[in-house]
Amino acid sequence: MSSSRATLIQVARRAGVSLASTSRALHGTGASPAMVERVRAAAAELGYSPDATGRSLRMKRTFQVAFAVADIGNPVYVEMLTAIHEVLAPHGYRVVVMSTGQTVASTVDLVRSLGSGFVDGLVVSPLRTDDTLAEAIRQAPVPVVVIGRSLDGIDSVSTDSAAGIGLAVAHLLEIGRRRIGFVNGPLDTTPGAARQRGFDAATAHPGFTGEHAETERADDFTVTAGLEAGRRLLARGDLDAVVAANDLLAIGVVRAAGELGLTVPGDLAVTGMDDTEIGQVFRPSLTSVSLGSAERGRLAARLVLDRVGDGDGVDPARQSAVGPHLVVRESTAVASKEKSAR
Amino acid sequence: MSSSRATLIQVARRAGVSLASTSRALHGTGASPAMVERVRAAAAELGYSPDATGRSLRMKRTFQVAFAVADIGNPVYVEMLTAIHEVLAPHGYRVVVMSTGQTVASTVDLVRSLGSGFVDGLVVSPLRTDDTLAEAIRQAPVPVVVIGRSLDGIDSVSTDSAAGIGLAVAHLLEIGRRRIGFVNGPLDTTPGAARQRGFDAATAHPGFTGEHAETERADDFTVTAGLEAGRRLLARGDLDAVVAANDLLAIGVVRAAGELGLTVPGDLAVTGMDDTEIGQVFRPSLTSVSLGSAERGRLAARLVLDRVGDGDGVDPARQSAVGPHLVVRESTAVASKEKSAR
DNA sequence: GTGAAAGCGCTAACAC
DNA sequence: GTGTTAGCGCTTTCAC
Repeated sequence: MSSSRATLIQVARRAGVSLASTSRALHGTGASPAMVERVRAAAAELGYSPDATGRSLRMKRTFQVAFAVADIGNPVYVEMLTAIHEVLAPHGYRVVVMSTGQTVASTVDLVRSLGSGFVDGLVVSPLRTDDTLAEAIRQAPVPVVVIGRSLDGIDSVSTDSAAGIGLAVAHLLEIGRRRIGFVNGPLDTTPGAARQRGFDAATAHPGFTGEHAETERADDFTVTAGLEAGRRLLARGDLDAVVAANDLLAIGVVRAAGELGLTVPGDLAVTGMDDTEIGQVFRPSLTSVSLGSAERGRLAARLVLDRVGDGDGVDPARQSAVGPHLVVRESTAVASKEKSAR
Repeated sequence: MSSSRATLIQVARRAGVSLASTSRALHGTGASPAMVERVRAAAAELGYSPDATGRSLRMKRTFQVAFAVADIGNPVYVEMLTAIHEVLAPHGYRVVVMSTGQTVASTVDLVRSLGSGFVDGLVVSPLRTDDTLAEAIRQAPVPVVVIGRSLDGIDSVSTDSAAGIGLAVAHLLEIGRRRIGFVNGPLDTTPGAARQRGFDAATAHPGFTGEHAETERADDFTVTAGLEAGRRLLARGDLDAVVAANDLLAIGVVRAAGELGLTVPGDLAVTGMDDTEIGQVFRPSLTSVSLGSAERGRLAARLVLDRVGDGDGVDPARQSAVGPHLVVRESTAVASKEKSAR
């Protein structure tokens, strides 16, 4: 650390011109070349760099955007954060990481805290949503973009994870599996509810050529919870495939299968969701439904960027969506039970 | 979004008291109970929330701390970020995520940009360091804590990854391995250089009971680079163990071994470093040297918190350290070549 | 094209 | 204990 920094007024004095001219010269707005030259020199000599706080107070813009999720350690959210940062940084925006907490109430608090004006906008991906949260977001003093679920009058980036589960079920039927289990996470979360709908729809559909379908619910979207739920599910019935609601649960299911001496994909085919790196690296590598985490992050960042720019409140809410797609890997490979060494 | 927010002056008018009293009442500093009551009511009616920018300008504190790394997607940095956030948030500090870029020059730019005063402090974990960066950090207008390498006159949290590699080598010798390879990342990075030193020291040490030791260098600390380096290393010689400079490289090495029909740990024992979740989930689960990523994040956050609090520049630089420790898992299990199903 | 001056919202002297 | 006032650093009218 060192002595306190130079201010604009000092640069002005040093250059022997007015404060206003100094500001203009530094911004290149309506100043003569001579003036610009003079001010630049003075600024350089003093090692001047503009104060973000003074600027923010005057302009009523912080050049900051918040990204809030329940668990920033989750690979899906990390991908979103990275993508958001990549979009915003080149536009001069900083990214502030915040936590929604686990409950709707804490998420509402987070949204209300935007009233303190420390960011120009928010990208949030709430695990749980209700009317109070939707209303809080509509009343928020800065633009908010929701990743996860489209809500009336709110900018959002959604994906169809129900259809994604449908993709997984269809794939399993296609490779000849008939007795399909589903390991879901908590039903009171947005993704949990959607994925359950997807599984129920896919297996109740007239086109469902399977013989059996049943669900087991894990306490959380983690490997450990998936292992436990997988044990319960596999103990109950004679299945030849399991759809898991995300990659971590899928890994848990593969483990549970291993405990029973079942091979994957030989005895049991397993699919995940989110197409995470951890699923790609896992052996057997996971067939997974990509929900385009990075892409959703990018889109959300662009939406919020449009709003914070200037013309805000004019355009109606925009609902954006990213389609799911299946990535087939070893965990549902149709080949023989003997996995080739590649 | 809605109408613009209430200011302190409006609360003051509403309560029929002065601006100063309003501020004091809201902060609970030297105001009568009656005053507090009155002001609170007025604030509530107006839905007042204090403006962070005005506050920051006046107090010369932003209540923000930056965390900067080259790649926020790296699991190690994610753990640090999570830990830092957990320490700072309860103290009312927000965390701003920034990028150091890949080069020393871009990191220096980042440090210089702190002159804009948008954060009260910085926690940075640079991949590469030199004197210009060290000097820039010493001159920085806000407290900086470095995670990774201790530098003169700079607060830092380091770990001894060289000793960590020593732990891995010792473990391999202990389980009877004698011909040991090392897959390192780029040597011009702080971790790459340290880990090479560690391997060279461990294998040159008089206590080294092995017969052979050789190094192959990967282009990057990733799975793909590890796969390629692993292929080169295994093609060259007859090894019974490989030490990898991090978990991702280790996964690449296990893959390369698989391609050659080598079993892990039967034919080849493999160790990683960083003790990441991905290494724990991988099959075979990775024996890994933990460098306490979360703990380093926590310590760094506490250091920066001490500095931003108040008394700054008084205390000398503090060098803090977290010791490495080995976590043994399947990839070096001594048992038979047949891996038990648990 | 340049300068003078107002004022963003807040806290902290300083008087009373 | 309360009120008055200055001023943090900046951008932007407004006059010239």
